[in-house]
Amino acid sequence: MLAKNDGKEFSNYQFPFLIYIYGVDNTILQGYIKNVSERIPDEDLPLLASCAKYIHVKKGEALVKEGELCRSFFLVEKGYLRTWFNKDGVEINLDFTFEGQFTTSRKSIKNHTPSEVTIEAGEKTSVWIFDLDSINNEFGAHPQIVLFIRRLVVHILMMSEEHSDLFKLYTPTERYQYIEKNNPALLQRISLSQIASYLGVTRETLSRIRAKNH
Amino acid sequence: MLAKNDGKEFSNYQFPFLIYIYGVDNTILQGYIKNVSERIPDEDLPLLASCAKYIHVKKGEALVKEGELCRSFFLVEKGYLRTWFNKDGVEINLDFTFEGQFTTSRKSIKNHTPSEVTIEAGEKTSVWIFDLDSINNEFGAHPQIVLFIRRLVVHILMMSEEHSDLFKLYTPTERYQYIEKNNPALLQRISLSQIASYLGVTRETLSRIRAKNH
DNA sequence: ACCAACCTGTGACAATAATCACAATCTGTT
DNA sequence: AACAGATTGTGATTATTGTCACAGGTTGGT
Repeated sequence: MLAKNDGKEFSNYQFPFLIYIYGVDNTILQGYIKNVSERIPDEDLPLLASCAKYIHVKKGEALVKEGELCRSFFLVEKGYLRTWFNKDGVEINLDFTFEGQFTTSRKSIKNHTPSEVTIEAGEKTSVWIFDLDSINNEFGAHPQIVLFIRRLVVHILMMSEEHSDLFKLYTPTERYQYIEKNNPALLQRISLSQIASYLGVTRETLSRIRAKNH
Repeated sequence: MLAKNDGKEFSNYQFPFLIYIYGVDNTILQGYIKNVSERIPDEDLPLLASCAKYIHVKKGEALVKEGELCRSFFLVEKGYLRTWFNKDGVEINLDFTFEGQFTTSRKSIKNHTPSEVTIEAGEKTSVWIFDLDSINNEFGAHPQIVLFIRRLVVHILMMSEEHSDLFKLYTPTERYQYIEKNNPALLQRISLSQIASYLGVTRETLSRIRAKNH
């Protein structure tokens, strides 16, 4: 049975490290859902919010592991998630997901293939999980939910394009300046070493870029 | 009025260089549409195919220009389309779209903003155009079409992710080898100079990568 | 066949980034 | 306050890529 987020039911969700929160403020969640698309009618928001399960994840614990199938979308309520790829034993950061943002293992969820990436908590993190299988079981008949999931996929893919363009069009220094301007919170919350691979440079190079930028 | 592709009607589509073809073989088009998603029912294919207008584009002519709004999806029947970004006066190739593949200006069509990219024919090219405004006017009531367009957006975005990953994870040499293995047709049909910016290197560097690879 | 325009290969050199090594600084705990 | 462990800054050196210049080859049109 799926938690209804009304404080009256438990979830039997499989992760071993879940901590269930009662009476969480749902209006914030509904606002985050609304951000996915202006075109979601306000009257659908309570139903969509009820699809999500709220969990706590400790720093370093994974929501998706490399090689495992991913069937969920994750919405960060507090803290942040770090998505990384294992290249020859080295972790390459592909994404940081902060409060109010959605993420998932895009290829895994689309193609039903093992995830190539790991998604883990970068600090103590609270997450809303939209699990496709649970939703299908419980809410399969609701067209609003099916439509929301489609919009969510497009939303997440468009967001990730933004970061991709950085690599195709800009030099490492220009990438840093772009983040400085458009996502300064990232620079404040993530360590230089972690940001380096996210920008496609070594930590030494990023340190020097930062030094030249005053 | 929209051409019905049955050879009985003309389109008044606005591009000045259109050549209308009558009695084009629709089964190939339907096959391309089916490639977007296995889940499209076969009985919907004739309707979806009827949304498309068939045009010819001469080499170098643009279907989407930087600064213009893009409201269409393009499916290449023959030839290829080249999508490029103007960086400080230099053309950076972002995408090559070959027979059976779809493309569009993703950000423009999603956000209703001027296109940042230009999409033009790399050689004499035949294209099926799915124009959103025409489709809305003529077929707005058909839920199969609305669903197809959503699937098409996801399909195109997922394809473009493939190319983005090249930049985030691999060196220029590794990118070349990836293309060699996974898209050898591209290397045969596109000139070295054009491929260079697509791989994020200068033409001299790509020439040397190719030389070392035998 | 000829020519002009374009494309490709390659050398010399400059600029940029990676690698290695280590010092300095920061952080959290006791 | 003192310490250990992690993070960051920086110099020296190497490797990679870009820039500039030009030679040779290819292509398409008359």
